[in-house]
Amino acid sequence: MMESSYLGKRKPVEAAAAAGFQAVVLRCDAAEENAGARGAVSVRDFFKKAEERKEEEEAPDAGGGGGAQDDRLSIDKDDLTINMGLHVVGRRKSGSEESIVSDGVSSEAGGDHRETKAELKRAKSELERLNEENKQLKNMLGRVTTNYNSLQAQVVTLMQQRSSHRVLAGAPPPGHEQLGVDPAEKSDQHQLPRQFIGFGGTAADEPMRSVGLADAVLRAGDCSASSPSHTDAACMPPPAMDYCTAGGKGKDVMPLPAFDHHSHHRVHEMGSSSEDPPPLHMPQGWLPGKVPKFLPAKGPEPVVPEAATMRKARVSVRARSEAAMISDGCQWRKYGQKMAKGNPCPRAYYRCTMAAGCPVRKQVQRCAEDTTVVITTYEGNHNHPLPPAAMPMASTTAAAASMLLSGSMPSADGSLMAGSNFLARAVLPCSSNVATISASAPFPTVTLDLTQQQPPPPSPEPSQLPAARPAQPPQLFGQKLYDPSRPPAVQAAAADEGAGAAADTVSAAAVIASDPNFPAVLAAAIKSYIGGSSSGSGAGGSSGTTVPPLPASSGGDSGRDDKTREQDS
DNA sequence: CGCATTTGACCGGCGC
DNA sequence: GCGCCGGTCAAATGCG
Repeated sequence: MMESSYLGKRKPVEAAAAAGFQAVVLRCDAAEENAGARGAVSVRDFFKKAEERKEEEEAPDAGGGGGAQDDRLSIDKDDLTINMGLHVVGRRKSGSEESIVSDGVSSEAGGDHRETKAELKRAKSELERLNEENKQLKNMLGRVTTNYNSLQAQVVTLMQQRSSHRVLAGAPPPGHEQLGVDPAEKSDQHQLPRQFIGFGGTAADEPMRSVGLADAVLRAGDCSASSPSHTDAACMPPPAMDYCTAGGKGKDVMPLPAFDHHSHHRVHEMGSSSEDPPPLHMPQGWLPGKVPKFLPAKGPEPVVPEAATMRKARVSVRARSEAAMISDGCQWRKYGQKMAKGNPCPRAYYRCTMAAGCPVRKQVQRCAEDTTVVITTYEGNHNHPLPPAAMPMASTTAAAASMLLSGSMPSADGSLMAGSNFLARAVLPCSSNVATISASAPFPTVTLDLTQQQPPPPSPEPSQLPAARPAQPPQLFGQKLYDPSRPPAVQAAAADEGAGAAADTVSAAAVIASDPNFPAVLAAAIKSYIGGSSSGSGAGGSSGTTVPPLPASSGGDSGRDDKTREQDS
C-alpha cells in the first residue's frame, strides 16, 4: 500500500548500486589511506600508553619505597609487595615477601633482633635493586617517549607536506574529475578492503595518492590556524558526503561551491565506471535489508565491506534548540521511532527523501540530561544535489565526518589513540570543546557540540567566520534557538509562534555558523554557503517535510516505546 | 486519494 | 542459547 512512498523497498541489488554507497566507498578508501599513516602512530601510542601505565604502577615504589625511608620500611614493603608484584614477582618471591612475613612473626613473637636486622638489610637491598630497576625502566620509557614524539611529529609533518604539496600542485579543476578515472587508483582502492578501524598502512607507501579526506582536513586545519585568506575554496572542508554525485548524470545540479567540487574530485578521482553515480532514475530504493549489511550486488566486491564500514561513520550534532528538530534543508521522512535506553525521549529515525535511494539517514533525539538539546546524528552520504539551504549543515557534518574518518581511529581498547587525538587537534585546533570524537559509540562518531554557545567575541579574524553573526541567542535564518535567558514558558511560546515548520525547526548550521568556537574550517564552509545561497531561505521552511515534534520535555509526548509505549492520545 | 506518520513486529548484533 | 537493544519494516492510521 505504502510501497510507493517508501524509497527503500527495493531489491538489494538496486539498493547496493546506489551512488551514495559508491561515494562512501571512495571516501572510505581515502580515509583508510590516511588511517594507514595513523596506524603506525596509533600502534606506537598504544605501546606508549602501556609504558605509561607501567610507569604509573611503578612510580610509587620508586618514590615511597625508596631507600631513603628506611624507618618506614615495613609499610613500604607492603606497598612494594602490592605494587611490584606484577612486574618482579619472580625475583621477589624469596625476598621482601618472605621478609614481610618474617618481620611480622619476629615482632610479634619477640624473636631475635639480629634476624630482624638481617631481614631489614635484605629488604633494603631489595629496595635498592628495585630502585635501580625503576631508574632503568624510566630511562627506557624516556627514550621510547622521545622516539614516539619524534615519529609523531614526522607523521604530522608528512601529512602537512602532503596537503601543501597538493595545494601547490593545484587541484584539478573542480568537477573535472567527474569522468576521470584512474585505473591505478581504482584498483588500489579495492585491493585493501580494510575495516575502517584497521591499521593498514598505505599512506606511507603512497603518500601522494592519499589526497583524501585527511589531506583536505589538514589543509583546512592549516587554514584555520594560519591565514584568514584561506577561508575560501582552498580551505573548504573535505566533504564526507558527496552531495552532488547525482549531478554527474546530467541532472539539474545547482551551482556548487568549491567545497562540492572537492567532493566531485574526491569521488571521481577514485571512482570507476562501475561506480558511476547511479542515475536518479534507476530503480532506487532504500536498502531493504539492514543498513550495515550492504548486501553484495553489482560492482566490485570489495565495495561492500568498505561501504559498510564507512556507512557507520556518523556525525552527531548537538544543538540547543527549543524546536523539535533541527532543520538542515533536506527533506526527511520519518520511518521509525524508538525509545532508546536511558533516555526518556524517543529517538526518531529519518531518511532523506530528496532523492530516491538517497542512503542518508539521521536520528533525532533529545538529550536525556538536557531536553533542550537536540542531538541529530547523520549517517550516510547524499547521492543527489542539495538545495542551498541544506549546504551549511551538510558541509559541516561532512567536514566533521572527514575529521573523524581521517583523524580519529579508535583503538582496540575503545579509547582514542592519543596520536589520533593529536591529529584531530591538529586538524581542528580550536575545536576541542566543540567537536569530540567518540569511540565508545557503536560506530565511529564525531560529535559537534553546539550547545556551548558563547557570545561572539570581538573576532580578530572576522573574515574567517560567517559575517554578520548575531549575538545570543544564535539566530540565523530567522529561526529561534533556545535562549537560556528566557523563561521556559517564553521559550515554548516562542516555539509556537511563527508559521509552521519554520517555527518548529531551527538550523543547526546557523548555530554552527554562529559559534565562535567552531573551527574556522567549518565556519568557512558555512560561510560560503550561507553567504551565497541559503540566506533568508529559512532552513526550517526549506525542509518540505513536516516534522513531528519530539518530546521537548518529560511532560510532552515522550515515553513512546514499542514495548511500554503509552499512547499519547 | 495520495502521502506522511505512527507503531507494533521483526531482525540482527551483542553481551552474558 | 537467551535476552536485550538498536534499527528497520510495513500495515494501520491520520491528514490535507
